[in-house]
Amino acid sequence: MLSKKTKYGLKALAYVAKHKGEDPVQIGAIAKSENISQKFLESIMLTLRKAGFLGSKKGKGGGYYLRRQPEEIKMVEVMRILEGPVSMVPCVSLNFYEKCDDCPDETTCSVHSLMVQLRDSNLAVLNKNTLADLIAE
Amino acid sequence: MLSKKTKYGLKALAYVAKHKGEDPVQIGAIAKSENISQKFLESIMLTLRKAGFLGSKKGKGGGYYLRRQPEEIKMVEVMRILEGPVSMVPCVSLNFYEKCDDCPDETTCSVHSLMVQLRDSNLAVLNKNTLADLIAE
DNA sequence: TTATAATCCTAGTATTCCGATAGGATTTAA
DNA sequence: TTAAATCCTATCGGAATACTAGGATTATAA
Repeated sequence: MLSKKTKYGLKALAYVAKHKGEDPVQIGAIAKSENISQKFLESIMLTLRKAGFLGSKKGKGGGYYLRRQPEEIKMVEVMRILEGPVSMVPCVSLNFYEKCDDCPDETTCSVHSLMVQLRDSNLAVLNKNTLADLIAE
Repeated sequence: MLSKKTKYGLKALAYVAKHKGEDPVQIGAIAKSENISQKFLESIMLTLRKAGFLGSKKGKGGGYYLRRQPEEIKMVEVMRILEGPVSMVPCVSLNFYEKCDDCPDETTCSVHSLMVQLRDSNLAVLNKNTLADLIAE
């Protein structure tokens, strides 16, 4: 399941992207428009800013704006920041590799190949889609 | 992340499939071979039996055996039983559909299309792979 | 300069889910 | 009748998730 954090984060990014070129958008406006708890959204926006997707302006009239072009923000980047690894098991993760604690040997693990296939098919989708695709429809 | 339940269940199915044609295999043997807590595995085997993948024989000399050919057990079936929906959000699930509580309208949801693509790419992999593929390598 | 409006930041909390365990009841082979 | 196996329900601790609280900081504008 997709976490609420990720879902809200994607919706918020889409909202900001839709208002590109205008004044910065406030958390309150996003929260209201997308039915998200404002306080929860605050922490998500902070994560997205620290990851470099968003910039912010403090004080009255402040808010958030995109720091990169929507076409250049791949979904795989956003998912890795918000949701974590693309892989379903750590031992096939490209960016978050870890040994599985129950597996003595990856080469003899019966689920390994299936997990690689799932990872790659998801990567294909997440590499192809950008923030621009999210707001296209 | 893949739950331990699913991972263990897949490994156990693979183990049983490898011993097809022999005497039924015991939970204890699987648990030992695959580094799984025996009591935890018990409940997983029960689930797999109730779902129709496995049959069991009680009492001394008992154990579990496959009720269907490995080539006919699609991974998508097993995943749906053990892990739940293939989709990452309920509103794009084919077998577990539910409305998302934060979405007034699916057609205007910015993440909807991405979720459909992820679902379909995963379905393709899970439909193609069977239990036979798990033990092939 | 002062009120207001916004982000920033840390900490805490309630709830849910996961992984595992406990303790037997039941069934069957030898 | 004994041992070995599955069957079944209940429970529990810990981790993660989804939020909440409460202010600190910063910038605008009257």
